[in-house]
Amino acid sequence: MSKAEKRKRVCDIAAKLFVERGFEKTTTRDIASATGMNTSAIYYYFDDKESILYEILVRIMDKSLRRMREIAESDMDFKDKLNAVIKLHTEIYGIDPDTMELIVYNLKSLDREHWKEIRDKQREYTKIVVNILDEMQKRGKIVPLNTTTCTFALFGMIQWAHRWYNPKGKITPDQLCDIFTHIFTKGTYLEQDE
Amino acid sequence: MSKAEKRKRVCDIAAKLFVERGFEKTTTRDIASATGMNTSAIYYYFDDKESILYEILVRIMDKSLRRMREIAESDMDFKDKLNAVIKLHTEIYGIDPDTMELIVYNLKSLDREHWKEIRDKQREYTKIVVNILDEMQKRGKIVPLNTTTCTFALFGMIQWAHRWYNPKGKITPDQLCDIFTHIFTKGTYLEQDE
Amino acid sequence: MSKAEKRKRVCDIAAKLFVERGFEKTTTRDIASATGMNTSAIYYYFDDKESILYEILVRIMDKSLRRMREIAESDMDFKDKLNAVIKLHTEIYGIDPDTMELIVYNLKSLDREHWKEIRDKQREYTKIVVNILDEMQKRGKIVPLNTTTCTFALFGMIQWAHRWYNPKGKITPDQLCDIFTHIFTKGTYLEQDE
Amino acid sequence: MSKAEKRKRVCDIAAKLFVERGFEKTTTRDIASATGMNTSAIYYYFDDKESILYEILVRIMDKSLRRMREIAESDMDFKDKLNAVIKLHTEIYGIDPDTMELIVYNLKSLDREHWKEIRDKQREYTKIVVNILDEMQKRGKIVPLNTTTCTFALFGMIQWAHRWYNPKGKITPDQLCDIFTHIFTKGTYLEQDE
DNA sequence: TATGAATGAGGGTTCATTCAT
DNA sequence: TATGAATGAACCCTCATTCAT
Repeated sequence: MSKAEKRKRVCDIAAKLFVERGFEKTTTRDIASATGMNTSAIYYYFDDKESILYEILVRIMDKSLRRMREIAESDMDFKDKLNAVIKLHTEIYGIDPDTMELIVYNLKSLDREHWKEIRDKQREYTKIVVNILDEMQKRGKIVPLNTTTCTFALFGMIQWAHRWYNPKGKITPDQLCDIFTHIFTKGTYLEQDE
Repeated sequence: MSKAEKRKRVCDIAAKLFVERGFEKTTTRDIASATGMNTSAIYYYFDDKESILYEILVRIMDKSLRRMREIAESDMDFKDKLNAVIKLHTEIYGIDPDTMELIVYNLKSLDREHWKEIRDKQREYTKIVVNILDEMQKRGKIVPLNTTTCTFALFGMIQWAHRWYNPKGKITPDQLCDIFTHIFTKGTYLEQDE
Repeated sequence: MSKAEKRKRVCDIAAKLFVERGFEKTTTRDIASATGMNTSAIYYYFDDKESILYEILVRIMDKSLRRMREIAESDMDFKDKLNAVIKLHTEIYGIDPDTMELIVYNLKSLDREHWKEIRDKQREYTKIVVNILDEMQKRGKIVPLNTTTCTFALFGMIQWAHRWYNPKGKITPDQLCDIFTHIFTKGTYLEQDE
Repeated sequence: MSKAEKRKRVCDIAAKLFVERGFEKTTTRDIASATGMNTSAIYYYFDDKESILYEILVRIMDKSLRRMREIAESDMDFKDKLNAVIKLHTEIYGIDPDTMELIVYNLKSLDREHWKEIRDKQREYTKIVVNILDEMQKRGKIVPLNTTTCTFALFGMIQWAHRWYNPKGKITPDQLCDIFTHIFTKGTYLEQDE
């Protein structure tokens, strides 16, 4: 197994532990024993415990960003782009509880520099969505509300699912996505005339 | 200062620290020195560090529940109740970052029993909103989407603000509340006819 | 309740706790709460925790000594005195496990000075028995073995009962005493002729 | 030095401290500094402080049991076996004060499970002697007293020596053993005819 | 006579990390 | 590339004791 593969493996296993217990309560021994490695071996692959978390978060953000950029750069029309954005965010941050746990609850355990890097990636991720809403607003497709606020409202609505949504329950992931789309685009009121 | 007042004071100061660093990274010495007490004096007022967190969370949930119950039991019509719910949740969990940090990020640091107690209060809080939406649905006021999902969507949308919203920025708390209300009730799309 | 009575009461209750958990593991709070007193109130009656133990041990030794002196000063013949000694030691140190626990297992928790006082009382207690054996030896009643050794052998034999003897078992206290007497005086062998 | 040897060394040094001050008053820092180790290094070799005590007591009991079994399984006649028992117990528990201190005064500091294990070994040790006395009794060699009581009487008589006997005094270990043997088998009285 | 409040010293233990091999 | 051994700093918590009232 190459060094890169081994790092990946450690990250995957550590991620599980961080989700279960949180970064602070997960010890390097925990990680080592879960990977079957010697505790010191961890330090051959990583500088320290924090850098494992950092690598996990970089992977998450890089993947999120890549897929978000794909949407932005596609030739879909804006409505489809927005639908795709909702679908993507639901898939990555709403349905999979681990990803959200990792990126949200452990962020403050990062070193200053690492924290900034991740934050910048998150900002870029957000900006792409804001831009889409801006374009739609310019075209008169959506209400003239502050688009950054709308974007965060959308993200919040979706990603909170990681705490309550059960993929094996009566609402399928697709239905969940539809509900979010409905609420965000059309709201819940029936009588719009009032 | 009475014993109860002293406990309250310790809770307030500890809460600030828990928000800044998280429960796990806050030491009893931190709390003691921030309150100007001797470390062991903390143990005169509390059983252990966890019970400080517990008391903080109980206060938060009791206050949230009390205010939510007031709304439910008021003689407002349902639309006003929903507006009041959004206003309340925005005020407690959206605008004040500390409250949300405390209740969401530190929950798993509670003892099993304490955790259950807090979770039950959260469930009751949620149920009140679900009930309001159920009534509205029964009266044909809102779309026939799963009301529990709608409630969590609403909560998520609002409370995520604790991570991005700056009360001193260009959007006032009232405007923020209005935006959430608009999105949740009417959505962001302009052309509903399409 | 007079101060002396209160002290006595604290001693009695503390003694129970010292037996159960040992002096070191018994806290002043334990003692206070078992007596229904405030922890600081203990310090009105005693200088410190150690002085409670000291008072308990003084009471034990004074009672032991008084009764041992009564035997020595009585007008019984020596065989009867020896029998009385065995009976007394069995009663105080063999059958009642608490007394032995207190005096043997906690002795090293005493302050230097207190320890010496108690040790001196124990020496006097022992000396009385050695004297009786010396007299018997002089009169040709017992074998010419070192009488101090015999005394300690007797004490050890008897007092070890505190760890294994159950007064509610099939051997009555009187029978226990008889067995000790038999072994110490006549031994266990049947064929003395060999 | 191997890990096993290091453990042994820590046990030996800790044993001395436990004898001097008792288990409760001996700190892990005491043990560390007496061994020249860092306090946390102790925890590389042992789970906790209690497990050091446990290992010490296991060593004592295993050695005692092994030697006692050798006697039981030898082809000596019963009188010689009894003599050997007295000699063994005197050597291990009478003359060496440390062994007795450790096994008797610190037993209640063990965890429940560990305590049971040690107690079981002690019971087996005792049972071997009881069996020997039973056999002798069956053969009409000793008086028809309860053999368990006789065994404990013998043990108590011998092991109490750890508190008063000085091997450098005027009574040699061999003489001590002879006195115990004499008392236990023939008693101290000269006129058996009375 | 009694207590509520507080404290200082220390206790067992943990843990990220290092380093010689 | 990997590990056994070790460490230093800290952590949570306890406890005998004090003291103003």
